Amino acid sequence: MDEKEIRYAQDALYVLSGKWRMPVILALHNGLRRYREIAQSIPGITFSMLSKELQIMELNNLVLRMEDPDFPKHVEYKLTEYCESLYPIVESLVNWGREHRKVIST
Amino acid sequence: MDEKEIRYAQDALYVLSGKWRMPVILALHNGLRRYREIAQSIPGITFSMLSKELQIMELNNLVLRMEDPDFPKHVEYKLTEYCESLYPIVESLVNWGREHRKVIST
DNA sequence: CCGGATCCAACGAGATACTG
DNA sequence: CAGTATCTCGTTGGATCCGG
Repeated sequence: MDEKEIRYAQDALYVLSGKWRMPVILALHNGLRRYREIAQSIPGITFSMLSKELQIMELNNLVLRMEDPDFPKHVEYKLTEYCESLYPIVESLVNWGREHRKVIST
Repeated sequence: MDEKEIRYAQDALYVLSGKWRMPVILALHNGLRRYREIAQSIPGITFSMLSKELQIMELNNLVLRMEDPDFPKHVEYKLTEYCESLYPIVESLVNWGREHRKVIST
């Protein structure tokens, strides 16, 4: 491991970090597509926060935004396949975090 | 994946995030043990920052601090085996981050 | 030599009000 | 319905000074 690889790791961490990143990914992963639906499924999030999250995620190719040209206010979001390439990492984070709770609580 | 698992993942992210966490882990991984050595191997870090990092990491059982009772100011640090359980995650972060650079730069 | 304490700056998060 | 703009605030990161 060298300094360049550290920067790669930090880039990846940046993509996953932040208070709402994981909850938004979960909501989309669970099949929610509409803005309002997504917001309501995440306790505590505001429209403002969700708006910012989706913009950043779109820039990072994690999310696809699709607006129906015939019904201009009908918008749907979905995770990209690229975002799904994160799942193995997320899973290993979950497993490590579960064990970590036990270690810290002792 | 549910909300509880998201919290586990966020706990794990918390352990790995922050500007200096990964560089410090790397320095220790590379065999550096003395406070001054570690600080000098990480460009840009201050003693103050390193001090805080090591304290937090010790609390999370990532680092072991050993003070020689005969030479009170001779202190050595090393990663715990527990910290090494993070390596698979770090490696997958590095690999994903490397690919991500290519995706974003296009 | 190995830090702790204190104070300041930068950034991310949130509340609120407003728009097409 | 689906957002955006702005402002405030708390947290994290950093500089500097001080002490065992």
